[in-house]
Amino acid sequence: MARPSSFSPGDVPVSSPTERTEDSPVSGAAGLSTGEREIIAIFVQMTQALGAPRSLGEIYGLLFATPQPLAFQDIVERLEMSKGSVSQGLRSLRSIGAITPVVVAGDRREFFEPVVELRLLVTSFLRERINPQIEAWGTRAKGLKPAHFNLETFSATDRETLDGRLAKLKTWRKRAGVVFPVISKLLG
Amino acid sequence: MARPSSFSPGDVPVSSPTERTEDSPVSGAAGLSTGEREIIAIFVQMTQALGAPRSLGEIYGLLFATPQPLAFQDIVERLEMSKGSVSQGLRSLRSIGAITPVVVAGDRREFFEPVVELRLLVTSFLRERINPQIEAWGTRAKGLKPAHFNLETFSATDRETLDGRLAKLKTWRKRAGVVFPVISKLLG
DNA sequence: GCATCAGTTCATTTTTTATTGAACTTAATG
DNA sequence: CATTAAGTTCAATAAAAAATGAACTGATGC
Repeated sequence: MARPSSFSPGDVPVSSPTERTEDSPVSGAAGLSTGEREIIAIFVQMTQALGAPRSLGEIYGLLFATPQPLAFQDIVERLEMSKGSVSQGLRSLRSIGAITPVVVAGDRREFFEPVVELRLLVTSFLRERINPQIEAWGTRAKGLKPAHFNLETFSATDRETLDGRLAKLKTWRKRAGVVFPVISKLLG
Repeated sequence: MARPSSFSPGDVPVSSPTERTEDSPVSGAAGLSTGEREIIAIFVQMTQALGAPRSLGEIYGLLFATPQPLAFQDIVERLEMSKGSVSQGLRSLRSIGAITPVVVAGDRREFFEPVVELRLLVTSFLRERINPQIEAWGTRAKGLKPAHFNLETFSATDRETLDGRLAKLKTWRKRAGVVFPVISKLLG
């Protein structure tokens, strides 16, 4: 019943946190406390809002709600999620800098801790996810020439409007470069 | 062949911008110029990155690429998109403040123009889409109590870690309130 | 008051995206 | 070196989202 595999790294004993029930309904998933479930729900809501798969929110939420670092297998069991999803979820979270691997001496497995500093989270998210988009976008915008439009159908005013818009499109990228560092600083 | 319905409001004549081909391959969609297609592609890429449906990007892109305001039916025809999608797309774009309706005297239809000021775009996006999320999130976080966790399984250190994290979760919302106005200001 | 135009709604279908699970590394262990 | 444990990969499936289109609403004009 109690998971035999470790839940916390090293030598921490702990009576399996899986077997309490009185303060939590424990409906769908595994034996999560109400607190754990609520934290997970918060992060699921966030990832959904960001257009990311809910599994990311669940994994990050569980890590956030758990003071001890967790190993791959712990996550699979507590969230009752497939190994495949957990594997991919952990990779994504790592790639956006939302979690950090923790090495535990004498344990083969890899453990994970959430990054809980808002500044770090946001900064690496901007760098890893948003910036590449903006770069790609800037490149495309740079290639735009009025000649690519059917200018013969344009009035003089139309032409001015178009020029103005193309110019705007090209400056947007620079602005991002100004704003991002400030955001990071403000969250520090 | 040439769409009979108006393309631009009022009295603007213009030889139908639908019938040129020499400078654009014109593959899948309607008779869009390369410039139009490229601008649309840029905005589609952006909306996808934001997790929004591509139809939003297409509609906004077309409006952005067109100096004259466009009416519902114009959009349906030029993008070869269903009325349903255009209707819902326009509603979403309006709700996030990305387009503005333009009234044309003597024309029953509603015309639309893109909002091209980055500051306005971002500000209303933050206000309409992000802020509500953050509010909801703050409310949930406020309800979290250590009592909702299985404290009996926690060491003293675990307990401190948890307290710290819950505290952090609760402050995140306030930080957003600080950062958002600054972003707006910086983009002005 | 009947027909048409302008647009919305929403059930259905299509498309996309996420999740699963079984087969497969790779590394440690006896 | 065979065995097991830890984790990854990826084709197949399930689930979610978006697009379609037909039926509808509500003006306008005739």
